[in-house]
Amino acid sequence: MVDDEPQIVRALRINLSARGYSVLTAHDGTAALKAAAEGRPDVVVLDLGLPDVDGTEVIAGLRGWTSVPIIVLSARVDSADKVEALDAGADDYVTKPFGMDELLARLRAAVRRSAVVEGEDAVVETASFTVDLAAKKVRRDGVEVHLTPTEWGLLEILARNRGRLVAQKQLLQEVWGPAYAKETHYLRVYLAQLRRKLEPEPSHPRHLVTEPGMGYRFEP
Amino acid sequence: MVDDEPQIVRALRINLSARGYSVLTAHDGTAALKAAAEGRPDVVVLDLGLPDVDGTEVIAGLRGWTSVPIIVLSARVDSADKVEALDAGADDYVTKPFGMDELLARLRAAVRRSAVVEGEDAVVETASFTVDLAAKKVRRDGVEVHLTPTEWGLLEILARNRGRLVAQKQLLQEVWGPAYAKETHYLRVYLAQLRRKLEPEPSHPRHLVTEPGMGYRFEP
DNA sequence: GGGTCGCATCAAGGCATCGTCAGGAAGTTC
DNA sequence: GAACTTCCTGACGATGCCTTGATGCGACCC
Repeated sequence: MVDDEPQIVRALRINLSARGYSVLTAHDGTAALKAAAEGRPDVVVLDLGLPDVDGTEVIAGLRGWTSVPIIVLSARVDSADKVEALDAGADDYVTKPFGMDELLARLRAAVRRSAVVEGEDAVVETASFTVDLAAKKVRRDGVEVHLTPTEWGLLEILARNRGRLVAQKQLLQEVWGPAYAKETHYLRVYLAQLRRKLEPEPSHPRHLVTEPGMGYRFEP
Repeated sequence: MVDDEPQIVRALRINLSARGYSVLTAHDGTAALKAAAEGRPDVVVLDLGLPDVDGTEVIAGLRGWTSVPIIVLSARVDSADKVEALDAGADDYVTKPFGMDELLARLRAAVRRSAVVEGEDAVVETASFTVDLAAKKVRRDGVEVHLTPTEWGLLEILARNRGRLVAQKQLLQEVWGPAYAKETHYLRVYLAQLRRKLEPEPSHPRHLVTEPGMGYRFEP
C-alpha cells in the first residue's frame, strides 16, 4: 500500500487488516520499491501522486522484476493519466474519491487472477510416498504408482484433510455420491488397496490410519 | 464485444478494427456465450444492460469454461453493481460514458496480463517430438507434422499442462465448447490420431498417456 | 465361552470405458 | 465441379475397474 496521505493509508490498513490481509505500507516511491523487493507482496495498491518520484516510474521499477498486480489510485480523472499508468504496466486504475467496496472488489479480482497463474502444485509428503494434488500423481520411492479413479478420489480427500479425521460418511458421499453414505464396505476394500499400493507394511498402516467407528485419517 | 446499443458497437468496432484487432459482436447474452464458445476471443467487452439475461449470468457462463479477460461496461455507477460484477469473475469495470482512450488502455492491460500467463516455455520437447506453442508447430525427427485444428487444440492444452493430469471434461469444454463436456468418444478418436502422428509406438503411448476414467496426461 | 459388530483381505463376475477402424457429411481449394 | 481435408458417428473387441460375496480376525458385551 503506497500513499503519502496518512489518512488514506490508515483507512485502507484498517479495512484490509479486518479482512485478513496483511499490509505493508510505504509513503513514497523509493520506499515502495524497497518494501516490495523485501516483502514480496501479492498485490500493490499505488497512489500516483507521490512526493519523490513519478508514479509511472514506480510502476516501471516494479515491472522490471515482478508481475505482481498493481492497482493505481489517483485523484486525476484525466484519461491521459489513466492510459499512461495502464500502459506502463498497471493492472487497474481507480480514481479518488473511491468506494471502499469497489476497491476491495478490484483487489479481489486482481488477486484471483494472479492466483490462477501461480497454480502451485500442492504436494503432500510422507516417509514412504508423495502425493501431488495438482498433477494427480503419486510416487513411491521415486517410481510413479498408478491409482484408479476411485482410489485417487479417496486419497485426494484424505490428503487435503491431512492430519484430520475424515468421517466415513463424508468419504462415501464425496467419492461415490450422496446415496452411498452407508456402504462402509467400499471403504474397507479401497483403503486396503491404497495401503497395499502405498504403505510399506500394508497390514500395519502408518499413514492411512483407521479410526474405528469414526473414519480415516491421513498422517503425513 | 457484447452490447445491445448499435451505435456503441459500431464506434468500438471501428476503433478496434483500425488498431488491428479483429472484432466479434453479439447483441445479447445468449448470442454472446455462443459467439465466445465458437470464436474463442482473447478478451471480452461486455455491457451489463442486456435485453435477455443478467450480465452477471453471462460472466458466470463464460467463467464456467474460460479464463478470458472480461471488461464490463455499464451505465450504472453504483458500487454494489461493480462489486457484484467483479466478484462474479469480471476483470475490470468501466462506467459509461467512457473515454475511448481509457477503454483501449484497459483492454491492452487485460490482454497483456493474459499474455504473460501464456508466456510459459513456448517449446515443449519429448524424446520423439517437439511442440512449439508460440508458433503452433509440431516437429518429429526434424520434419514438421501437420495437425488439424482440433488435433492442435487438444495437444496445446495437454502441452500447456504437461506433467499434470487434465480431466476429460476440461479437454472437451476447452476444445469443443461447454456443451460437449460428455462426448468422451471424441477424445478417444483424436487422441488416437495424435498418437498415430506423434508416438513411436501408437499402441503403447509414452507421452500422450490415458488415465482411465479420469483424463489424459502429457509426459515430456 | 458364545454371540455380535466392525474391520481387513481375497477372489470373481459384470460392465463401463478405452482403442481402433471405417464410412459418410460438410466444408475448402483449385 | 472434382479432389481433398476435416470432423463426426457407429460398430466391435479388449482391457481393467467396480461391485459384491465369502471368510477370518479382534474387540466388546452379555
